[in-house]
Amino acid sequence: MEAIKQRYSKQRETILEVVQSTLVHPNADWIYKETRKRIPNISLGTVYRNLNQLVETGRIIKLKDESMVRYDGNIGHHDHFRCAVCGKWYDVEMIDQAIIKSFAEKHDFQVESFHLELEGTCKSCLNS
Amino acid sequence: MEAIKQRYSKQRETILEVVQSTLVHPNADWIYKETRKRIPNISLGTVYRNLNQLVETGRIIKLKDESMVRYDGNIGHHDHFRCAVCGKWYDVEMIDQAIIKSFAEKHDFQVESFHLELEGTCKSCLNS
DNA sequence: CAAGCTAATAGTAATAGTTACTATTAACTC
DNA sequence: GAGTTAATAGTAACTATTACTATTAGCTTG
Repeated sequence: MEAIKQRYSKQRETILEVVQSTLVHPNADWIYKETRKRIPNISLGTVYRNLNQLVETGRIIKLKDESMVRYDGNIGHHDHFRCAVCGKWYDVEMIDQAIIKSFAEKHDFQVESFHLELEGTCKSCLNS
Repeated sequence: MEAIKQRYSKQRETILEVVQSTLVHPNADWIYKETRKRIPNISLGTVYRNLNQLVETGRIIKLKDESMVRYDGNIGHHDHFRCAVCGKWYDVEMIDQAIIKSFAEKHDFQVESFHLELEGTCKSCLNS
């Protein structure tokens, strides 16, 4: 069980920058298209491979959308709200560690991570 | 915007019974195999179509696992704990309506549903 | 700082879960 | 019972993701 050697790669750093530069919670294809603006011949496989690595090393977060995976460059803890009308994902704050702690004590489960997802209608869709 | 006419079908009722009869939070393939024990020539497409309809009419719940969709026949509100070791999903109780209400008031979002997913190690995997 | 090792890449093929299509069957209406 | 059309079985197609392979390029070490 030794640490995986990880070399620097322009592709990986660019992908990370792309994910960190947006609030849209993009999927792999969006990230691919965006990264291609900077590295025109980057391969889609490279994008997927690096996104997985970035998740494994904790530099980005993985979200499950309807039929695909989305990514979030905001790795501080937060929850998500998905607007069912416009499909946008919002970062929100809601659950704190205290709630989780009391849960872990009640059950005999060891909680490593948790994710709250809310769905409904966002402010701007309510006003239109 | 009129209600969709929905005819009775043995296939759909059997699929519903299968989902309601288990706690394993099965995916489409499991449900297909299980339903085939009762209707040997049922088609996989029929299973998918009916699962989607059952979700739309609120008779079952849809969960997003790593790479596929899982279903839950328990439609009362509850949260989910996924064991990262054995992959099992557990129904748990944690969030109540009060937490959500205070959230909806803080932001100007209208919350229609929410889902808390915890991940970690379950009791039986901790003891082995 | 050049040689060697191998992680990472581009490009492509393959896979898995799911949806779409089509001719046929079977619930419901009158 | 005849007509209408939702639902079906079987199959093809689609989409997101992963696997494969020859080549490229970081990093290490002498």
